[in-house]
Amino acid sequence: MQEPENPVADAFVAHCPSRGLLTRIGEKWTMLIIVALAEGSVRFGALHRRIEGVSKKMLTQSLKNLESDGLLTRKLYDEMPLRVEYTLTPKGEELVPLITALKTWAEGVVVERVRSGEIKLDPAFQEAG
Amino acid sequence: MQEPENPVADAFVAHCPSRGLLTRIGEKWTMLIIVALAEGSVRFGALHRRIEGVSKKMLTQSLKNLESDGLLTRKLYDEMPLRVEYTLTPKGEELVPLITALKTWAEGVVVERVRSGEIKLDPAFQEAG
DNA sequence: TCAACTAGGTACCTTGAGGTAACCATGCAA
DNA sequence: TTGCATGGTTACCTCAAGGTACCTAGTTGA
Repeated sequence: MQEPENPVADAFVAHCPSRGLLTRIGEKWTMLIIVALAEGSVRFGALHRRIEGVSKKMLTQSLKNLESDGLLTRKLYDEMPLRVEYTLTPKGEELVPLITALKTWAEGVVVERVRSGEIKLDPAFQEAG
Repeated sequence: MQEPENPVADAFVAHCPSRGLLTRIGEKWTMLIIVALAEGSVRFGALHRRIEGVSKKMLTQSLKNLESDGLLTRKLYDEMPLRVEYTLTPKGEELVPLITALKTWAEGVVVERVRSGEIKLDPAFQEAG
């Protein structure tokens, strides 16, 4: 509890840029985008369909942010109709196992709680189980 | 990209409760609180001092949320002055390695970028490096 | 008597994250 | 020529996350 874990960067310190990265990861759509890109390049439309509930605006904005953080790259193909593909950078790929683990953990907690009767899933979900 | 990773819970689906857990983890102070509690019980005041920049209100609120999610417990000791200790539950402890890894990753990225000259740290930080 | 420590509660306010909906340019097909 | 698909942009609006400031209540010390 007393010493910084890292001599030059420490997220416990208010102005440390690492806090910005953690904040970015915590933004509403970031984790899902990264998991969706885990296995390779994905087109905008495919992302939009995969991540249920995200608006085009927020998807665009989130992708831009991740690009400016150096976690993914955007490639525009000069075709018609337009084709745009998003791909994780090596830095972004480092995140995949970490975020996948979080997502798996969260889903595991839900599964446990459903099994124990603590919570119930949506009717739409029941049929899947 | 096509099949849900889990038969009954999938964060890609809008109404899946696992999304709520991911959202909770992403909230501004959650990750830091969990890392701060990684090594055992911590008092409110110590948390407040450790997590630079958090207000008492937000710390209280975040702790309440994590308690209602079953990730930590609050224990009030009937002493004067008041003593309250927060402790991770087993479920909360499961998160420690995952979130620690994210924090370490974020700090590592910052360290790399400082070394490469891509970014500069605050003067207050320079002396620590 | 006044201040400070303990751990909050609460009222008030601002900011911005995020949502909705419309629009754009292009090409294809009915 | 109306509609759909591509991948966005833009204006507008709302809600809640999060901040500030002040309150409690008991104890201790100057």
